[in-house]
Amino acid sequence: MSEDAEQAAARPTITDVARHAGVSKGLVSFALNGRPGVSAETRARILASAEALGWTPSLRARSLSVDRSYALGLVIGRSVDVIAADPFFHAFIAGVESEFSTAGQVLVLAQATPGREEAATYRGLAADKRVDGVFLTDLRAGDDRIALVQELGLAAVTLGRPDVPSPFPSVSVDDGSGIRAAVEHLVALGHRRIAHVAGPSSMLHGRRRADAFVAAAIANGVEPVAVVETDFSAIDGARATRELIALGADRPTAIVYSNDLMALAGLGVAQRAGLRVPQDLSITGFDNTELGEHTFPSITTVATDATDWGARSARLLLAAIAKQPAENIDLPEPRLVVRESTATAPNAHPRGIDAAP
Amino acid sequence: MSEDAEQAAARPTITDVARHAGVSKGLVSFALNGRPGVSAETRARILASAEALGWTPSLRARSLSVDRSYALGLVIGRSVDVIAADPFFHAFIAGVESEFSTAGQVLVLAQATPGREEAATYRGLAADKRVDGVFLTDLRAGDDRIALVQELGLAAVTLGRPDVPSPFPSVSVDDGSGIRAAVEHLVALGHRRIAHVAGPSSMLHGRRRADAFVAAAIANGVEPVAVVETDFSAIDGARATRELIALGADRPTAIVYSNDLMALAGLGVAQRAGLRVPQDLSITGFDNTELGEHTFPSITTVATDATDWGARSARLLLAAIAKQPAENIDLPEPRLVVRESTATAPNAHPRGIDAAP
DNA sequence: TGGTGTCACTAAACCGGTTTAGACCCGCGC
DNA sequence: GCGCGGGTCTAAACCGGTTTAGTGACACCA
Repeated sequence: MSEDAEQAAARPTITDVARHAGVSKGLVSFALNGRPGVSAETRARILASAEALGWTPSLRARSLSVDRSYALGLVIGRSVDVIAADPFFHAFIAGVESEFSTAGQVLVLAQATPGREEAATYRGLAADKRVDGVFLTDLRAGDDRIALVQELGLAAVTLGRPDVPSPFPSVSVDDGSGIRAAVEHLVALGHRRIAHVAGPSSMLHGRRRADAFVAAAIANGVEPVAVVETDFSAIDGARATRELIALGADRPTAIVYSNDLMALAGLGVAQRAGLRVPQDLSITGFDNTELGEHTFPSITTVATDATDWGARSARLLLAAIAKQPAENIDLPEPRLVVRESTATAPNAHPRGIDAAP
Repeated sequence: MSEDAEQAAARPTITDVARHAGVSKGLVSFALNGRPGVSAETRARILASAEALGWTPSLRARSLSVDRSYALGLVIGRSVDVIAADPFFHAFIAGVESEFSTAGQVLVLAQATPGREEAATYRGLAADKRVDGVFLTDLRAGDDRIALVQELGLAAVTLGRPDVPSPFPSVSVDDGSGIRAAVEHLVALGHRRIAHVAGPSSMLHGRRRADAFVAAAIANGVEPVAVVETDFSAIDGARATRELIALGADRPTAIVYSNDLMALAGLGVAQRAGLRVPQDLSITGFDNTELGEHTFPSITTVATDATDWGARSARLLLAAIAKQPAENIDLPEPRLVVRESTATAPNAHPRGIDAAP
């Protein structure tokens, strides 16, 4: 049974096409790649032969001779838990793939695991020439991956502009403007005591959002009560929220979170502490997670178009690999999605946690 | 600048090693692959030469001659939105990768996108021989991917046992027992009117959980109030919950959800309707999402070890590719994680939505 | 008439491995 | 002393493309 005697005539090679068309192997290659030096009628005959035989190129053979992989890599360095609830990657990957379907490319996903550190993962991809280029996401302060990838001879695109010299083009979104919009929204609602639950300062977008928060607060004449750093996880978002609530009379009336996951965890903490959201405490998130639309209250958040980000990045990376001039790209500003978790600030300074009006 | 004059002596090939060791190319291949027919001292000399020259095999050349990709594929067919908040894939992939780090394999991730349907995606991977095998996740009723993948000549592993004849080994977890545990937990708490918010019946695990729910309810002598089918998304989970609450006096006192995402959305709906969870309504989820631990109330859920699932699947698939006998694997039963969203059933039959005790 | 250049095309090398066919040498048994 | 078998090794074919060097025909020009 398993020996179907699949006489399915092994797939035709370029040699078969050459024989069928009555020309040499090399000429077939020229014709199929649309290169000059082939007469019109011969070219037509060769294409017809290829068509008739149902020829498709062998990626492996081509790969070996032209020294390209036709694959792009994405290395995920973050821990599984943190990434798990992050909708960004899915949407980003969807965008990347939308470009691949027409380009014959493929995405190689590599995750740094215990026993195989991040740098080793990049080295492995490069040593085996598994990919032609990589996406550098979640840029860190003084990110050493940039030098590493350059040393390894890989092409790359960075998501956001790095803070170190980089030979790679970037695709950036001004997430700072999203944070600014959130702060302005809160200020317009009368909030004067606003805090920020930030991502790790070692990550550029975490830091950038925190900086934008402070700048926006000052620009709007309100006091940034506190900026609490986290690792972007739900548990750390919960911890940060507890710290802010524990400030008692000094606690903020609004908290701007650096992502939705922490905002949702913070919502839980606030409710558990007896605070009503948004009457006692307003909160905003970042990412526009699907779930944030269905909680009670639903979450005011900042939405970026990660799918578009992925598509643009893929196009740019492919262009860079093809040695075409590649210019940095700035994506449209993210937009604030106002929902139920933000409301007019409580009249007086809040007192204790259970302070009734 | 970009012309670093990288005289980095092009990486050594097997021919260089042969010359250095003073033997033929073929013998080097034999020695490096540990095959018989090479004398001990010659083998040692060849290995020493390879070591001295820093030789590493060219994956592409090897790929071409042995007709293998050294890559495994995962095709994601679900829509981006649904998958976005599903932690399963991340953990699963992490498990897969943990096996790869030692096996020199790589994971190719392909997403069906508009303009490139699922079947076309598999065909593309097979036509280009991008992968040696694929993981078949999210099995559907009468899943045609099994015949397709077989026809394409790819190896495969299915996650769970398909309901159609399959030549592929499977790795399964008895999620039914997880649902059963949830039902028994609720019954023990005095619940007699329990409903289920199910996944799509077209997906085997959605259907399996629903069947297990009904069976467990009957086995425990309680009435399965309703089984509402959804597409696993938060918005559909919210819709299903609204329907159940709208039953009024007949509404369930507990809802078993087929995943955490819907349970969390359902929690939002219940709270919005003025129901207290768990006093008025108990809910359980499935997946043990990180966030479910930090909401208020935290979610009682069923935890499976997706990382282990990924690792086992990868090992099994690699074994199948190596033509080793591959037997179906059954993973340990998932466990119920009891948190705050489940409690003793309300005394009387609940009346209206705002019915006070 | 012969030299030069262009065009269309062939033959063969090449990418870097694996694998097969066969050569050579050795010891053994008869 | 010869045939045979087994172990070690070489040469070359092979995987399926790309790319280079070179050939022959022909037109053009001096």
